[in-house]
Amino acid sequence: MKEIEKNAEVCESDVVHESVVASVRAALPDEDTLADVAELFKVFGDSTRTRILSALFEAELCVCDIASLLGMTKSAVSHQLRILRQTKVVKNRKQGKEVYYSLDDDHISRIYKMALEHLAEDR
Amino acid sequence: MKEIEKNAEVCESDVVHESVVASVRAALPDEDTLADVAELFKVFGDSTRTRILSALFEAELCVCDIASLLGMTKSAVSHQLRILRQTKVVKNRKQGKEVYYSLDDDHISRIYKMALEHLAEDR
DNA sequence: TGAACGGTTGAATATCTGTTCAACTGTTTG
DNA sequence: CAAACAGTTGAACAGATATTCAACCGTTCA
Repeated sequence: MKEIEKNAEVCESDVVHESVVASVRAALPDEDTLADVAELFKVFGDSTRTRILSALFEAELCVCDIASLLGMTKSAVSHQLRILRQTKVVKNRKQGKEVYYSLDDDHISRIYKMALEHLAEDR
Repeated sequence: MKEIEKNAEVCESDVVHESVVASVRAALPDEDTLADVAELFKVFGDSTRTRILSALFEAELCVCDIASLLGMTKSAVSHQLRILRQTKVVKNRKQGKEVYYSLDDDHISRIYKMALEHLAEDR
């Protein structure tokens, strides 16, 4: 181990299974789509946001309701709601001083519920 | 604004919609389940991992193949594969010097594909 | 008009997370 | 056996991210 071991960035491609890799590469969705998938899942990948979402499955709620429900500050909740708003997962409606939030997208709800069912089966 | 504004941790609960909040609270899945949902989605919430997964949709691959496919070091790929292994998303099989990875769970595959379709519709 | 309240926002902080680097294990093969 | 290679691992580093804090905006209502 006296020599500096230079970890080549890519595998020296003699050994790789060329033909398989080539066909897989052709079948891969484009980078943008995959980045979007990751982006979408990242939104669900935080327990504060999953808690907010499962609350909104039940009813339309104002920020104060959610904060009280989760035992968090309105500020923290508002920050997370902004993320959910930007990714079009929730929508809001202003009435007087209060802002009411609800789920925006049925698709996303279905994906989310599917995961819940998946985990329920494992128990 | 001379007084120190103390942002109460929880909303002063006179204003909250008591009955709605109560019924929502009763309907919420327990904390552990929600944490697991977040955990599951977090795994998909990284584009390196989504790229690995969509590759494994097509074929069983060794680490070197994947590294070459993604243009990344074997080390980086291996670290991500460890996460996917620990969460039971992929399984591996050792043959000689090589370690072959494939998808472990059909459920998870379905959730993932659903998201891909969801995004495809938006385009 | 101004106090009170619901909600938002930006900056600061602490924590988490992905990649790199270097070293190491285990298997094959000359 | 020793070199070569596939793959793993832990520490270190850099970038991302969630929460807090303090200030602010807009609406209501006394």
